[in-house]
Amino acid sequence: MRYSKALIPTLKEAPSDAISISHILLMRAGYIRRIGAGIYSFLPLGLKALRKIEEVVRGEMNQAGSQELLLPAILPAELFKESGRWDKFGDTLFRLKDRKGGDYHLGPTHEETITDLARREIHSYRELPQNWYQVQNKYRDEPRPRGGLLRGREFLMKDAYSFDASEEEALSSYESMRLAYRRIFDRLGFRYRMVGADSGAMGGSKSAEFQVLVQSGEDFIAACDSCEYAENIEVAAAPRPSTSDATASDATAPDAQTPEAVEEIATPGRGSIEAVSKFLKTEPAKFLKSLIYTAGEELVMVVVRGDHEVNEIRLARELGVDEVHLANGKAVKEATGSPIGFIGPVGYKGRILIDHDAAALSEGICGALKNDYHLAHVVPGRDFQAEAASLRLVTAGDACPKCGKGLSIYRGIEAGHIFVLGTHYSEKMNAVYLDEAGEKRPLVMGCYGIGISRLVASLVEQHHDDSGIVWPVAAAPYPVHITQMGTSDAVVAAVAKLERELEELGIEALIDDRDLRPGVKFKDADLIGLPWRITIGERSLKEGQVELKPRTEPNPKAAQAIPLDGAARHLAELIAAATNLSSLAKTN
RNA sequence: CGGGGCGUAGCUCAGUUUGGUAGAGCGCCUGGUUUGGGACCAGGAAGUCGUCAGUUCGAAUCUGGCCGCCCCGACCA
Repeated sequence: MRYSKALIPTLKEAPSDAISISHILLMRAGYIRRIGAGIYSFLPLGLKALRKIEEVVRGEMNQAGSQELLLPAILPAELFKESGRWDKFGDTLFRLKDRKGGDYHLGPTHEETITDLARREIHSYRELPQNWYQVQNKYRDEPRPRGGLLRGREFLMKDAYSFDASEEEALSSYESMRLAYRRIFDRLGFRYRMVGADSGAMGGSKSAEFQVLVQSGEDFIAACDSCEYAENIEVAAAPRPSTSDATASDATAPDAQTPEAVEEIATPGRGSIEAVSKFLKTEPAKFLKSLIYTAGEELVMVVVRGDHEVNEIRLARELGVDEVHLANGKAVKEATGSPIGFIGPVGYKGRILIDHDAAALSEGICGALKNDYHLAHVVPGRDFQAEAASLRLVTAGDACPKCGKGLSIYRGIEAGHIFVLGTHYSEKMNAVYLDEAGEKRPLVMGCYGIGISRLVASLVEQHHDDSGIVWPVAAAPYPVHITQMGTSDAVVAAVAKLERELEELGIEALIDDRDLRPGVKFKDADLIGLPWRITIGERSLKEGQVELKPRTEPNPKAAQAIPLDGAARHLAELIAAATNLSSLAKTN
């Protein structure tokens, strides 16, 4: 591709509405343009990158035995009404009416559509298993689109669905998808973790998220650096405190073994753990932090250690409800007779849950249920009764549940998610097959998604430097960027020669033949981020040489002189080596 | 949906407080000088000031409605 003919509108300055690094760089390098909130056009380079990623995904899906099909993006309401999601999806669903007033919507995901296909076309156990996928735009009216391609209202997704005769076979389908996903993320050059996730809402029995690790990620992941354990912090269970932990946290307290009687302390105007701990010159870990949550109709008090945070997902599960919310000040006052900041479990009449770590404290400080007062020497079990459970968020340094080493907390972008769905949809939609005995059984389903357009942005989040994008080979729009220096006959001829030779090897190159100053062209090359740059100019061409610089080389001046003759073959070898490396990495 | 902010040239922004008829840098066009890391000189084109209504002799500027966008939160297969 000749740059002089290409649509690559690079920008010196980023549009002010772009905040995330991938959004800024994809805009500046001329890959995408915004059309509306969460809606983007892909310009030629952006589409190239998208297609590269798509092809990696497609290749691995095919390899894993999944068959590609294409479902519609616009869907009649009936199927979602059948599954109950017409209502459940709420405002997130883009709804429309046809000229006759019939209800339609844009597909946010395609479980219903595929289940409908399956119930029509699969009749016998002899036809199982099946695994179908598509690459299709999805539409969700997100409450808050953000980060450019990271969370759009229109986005490209690869979604696959498996159909099996039994739960065991479904697990084997799931396993083959898990391996395919690992290969996909490895080949694309991601730093990622496969993490256990909250699959409860989908009615699934097993699920894993593929989280791309970046600082800007929206999700928090508890992961072990010594073993493969990783879980979304939403579901990660904090380790049960051992006795040694309890004494360790009390190490600074003299005579902690013989707790005194409860003592009331005036703490005027100090309604936060921070304020009270400063006031009493003690640490937050010695507090029994009490919070009132609403869980459906019920109000419950939750007690965690002062330095811990409540894991609301685990709390909701413990209580058997979909979600919990912190009660507002009015409700707290009504329930406890005390303002927020001074509530505590001692003397509280309602239901109390306590986190294991808080319960393990030999004594603690908590609100007195009375404005401007706290209680000291409160002993869980002696001064109040509560149901103990694991209710706190895991923190860095907590013990890994698998190997016992310290956990780290990472931020991640959920780029892929695989589920065993079970019979949730097949039962609702009567998608059944006949087994060997002639009995009707619901299909056991799995679903497997990868956000393709999100992968583009995620890669940029992970692979960039101060000058621009640094594409891994597998996703780069072109592997080679040729910078033509000047327009002398010799240079023009050398560029044409290399172009021809690369073409013969099936290697596409972006050739910057624009009549611009070198600095401009180098800046654009860095911004665009193709893996290898070849500079062809009079200077080295006199010796029959061109200059080669990998984009990963941080020093802008560090280029390696290689002979023009054989340069194409040399590049071919570099590309092949890099491609093999990434595809061979960790394919367990 | 709650809180905050923004909307002026293709992009980044000034001008709004105190109303007087629109500016800069970058980009773009023309000519010239330049040419190995975002050159320089000269000239030029380009804006319904988001939109509608109101106040006023006069509105980018004041008032109200609407629309759009961004950020934080809530929410999120």
